[in-house]
Amino acid sequence: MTEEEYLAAYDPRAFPAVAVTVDVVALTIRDGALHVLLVRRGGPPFEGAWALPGGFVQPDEDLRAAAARELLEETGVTTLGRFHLEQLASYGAPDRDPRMRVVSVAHLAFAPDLPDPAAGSDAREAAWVPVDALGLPDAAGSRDRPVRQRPGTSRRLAFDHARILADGLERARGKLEYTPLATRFTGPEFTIAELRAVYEAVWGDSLHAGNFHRKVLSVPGFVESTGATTERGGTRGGPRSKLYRAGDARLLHPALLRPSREEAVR
Amino acid sequence: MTEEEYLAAYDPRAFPAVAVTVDVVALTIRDGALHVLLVRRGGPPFEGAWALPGGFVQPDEDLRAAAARELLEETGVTTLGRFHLEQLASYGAPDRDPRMRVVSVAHLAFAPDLPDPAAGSDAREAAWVPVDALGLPDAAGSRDRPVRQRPGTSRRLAFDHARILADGLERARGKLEYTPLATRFTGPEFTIAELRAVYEAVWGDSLHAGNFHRKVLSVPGFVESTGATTERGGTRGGPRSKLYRAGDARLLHPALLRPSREEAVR
DNA sequence: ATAATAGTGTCTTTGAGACACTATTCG
DNA sequence: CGAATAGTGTCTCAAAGACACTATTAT
Repeated sequence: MTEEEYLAAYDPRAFPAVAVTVDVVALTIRDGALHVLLVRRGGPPFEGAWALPGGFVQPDEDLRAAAARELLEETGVTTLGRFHLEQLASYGAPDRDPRMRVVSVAHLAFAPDLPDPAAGSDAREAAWVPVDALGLPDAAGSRDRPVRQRPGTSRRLAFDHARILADGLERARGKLEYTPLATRFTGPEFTIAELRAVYEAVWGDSLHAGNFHRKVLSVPGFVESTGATTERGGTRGGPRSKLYRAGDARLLHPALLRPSREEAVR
Repeated sequence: MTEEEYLAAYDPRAFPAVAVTVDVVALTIRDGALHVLLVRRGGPPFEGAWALPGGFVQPDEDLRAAAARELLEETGVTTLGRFHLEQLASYGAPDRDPRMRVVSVAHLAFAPDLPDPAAGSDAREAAWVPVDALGLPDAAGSRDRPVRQRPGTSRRLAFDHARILADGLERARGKLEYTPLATRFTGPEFTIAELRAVYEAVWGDSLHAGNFHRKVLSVPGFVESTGATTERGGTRGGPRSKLYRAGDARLLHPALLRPSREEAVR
């Protein structure tokens, strides 16, 4: 690339047509299982397949704003509220979209448990789908639970969205280790057991309740007590739990490390 | 309409004109100090300012391939060899380039100590510049050392490259904690002291030589002995060091954590 | 000789995890 | 009552870091 070519940039049409989109890996926890927000494709390519919500970045629209717009549109929520939204990575293999060159800037979102998205005006069907039902390669969470496929659900995600989802899951697992973002999956007040359920759903591993409890309370700024307790004990018995809200820590120190990842080291 | 008909009828120009570029934060260690590869801009905007090497993604070119091409062009090296190259993040603020909408997919590279880049055929001046000389906000490495500004060097990087560089530095600091990538800054064989110098340059902190030594050898797969030793001791005395090469670990377990980041937690 | 460095030994403190145990609440 | 759960106590082991020390080499 010579300087002259670079200066020719004044003419936007001098460059190969590239479309820039955002895609969102939005995760939530339902009934103790990790779910991802998907939309059913209404036209080719990959007609009828599930895909991550996403779309073109509009002129004068920031990448994050575009991702937030897509996320809110498909969830039917009006503001980001307690959502967590961060950039994940960009995907630009030349053949990833058969129509044209598309570079997608993927984002990762954590959402509290939400009602099912209403079928929007854009006629796109959106749904929270259990991650385990998608049969991802290397999905750590799919070891224990049996994979239940929803009727009419093709397991193959459109485009390279299976890879994007896998990358998002891995990022999410890591983020829970050293940030307090697990609290973004819960309501504003939560019990330690609810927080533990978040970790177990995302990591796909069961954790020792007692040690987890002590560990969470020992990390400065992770959670702070509200002073209140739940109205009732658990559905199968047990004392009422104390309630907590997110503290002011942005990083967990020391971190909550996932159980033995020895096998992932080499 | 069949899939083929649909694709044939598809008009790529229906989308807003966006240019996609790659920029590279290439880091190396020279004389114990962290350096970044920069190019001097030869025309407006930001004429005469330093910028990260980068350029447009070519048709049918993968994002990583584009970043590798830019990296090799400006370093004057022919193959990636022992370079480390990973995607960093994408930057797409609507006004980040005054000419048009540009989304840049930034990459992060670690390089061993290389000769100065020859002024290439493209007449762009490229140089390894000490990171401390750039006066970045929140540059952890700039606390101890005095900032020496090179003659004729504007400290302000072009576009949003200061932010990209800052993000790259933070990523690099974190990567050294839990991956063996520090070895990518050295030659194929290195001493523990050389490895420690890498950590000290990137983290901008001095480490305890004895504890570092024991820690590195205790992490499985981080380094493996070559059996050889250096020909001479250090320039100011001391015994000869044993030589090591990179081991087969992809993650360090347990990790080498940076000294007390308590202040960064809230 | 002096100073600097490579590498090792040892002690203290922190934290992770296993296990046990009590108190509370639901069915 | 019996089972499940919240929360705490305690013990063991791994690891981080401070400090000390020896051996080796350059000047």
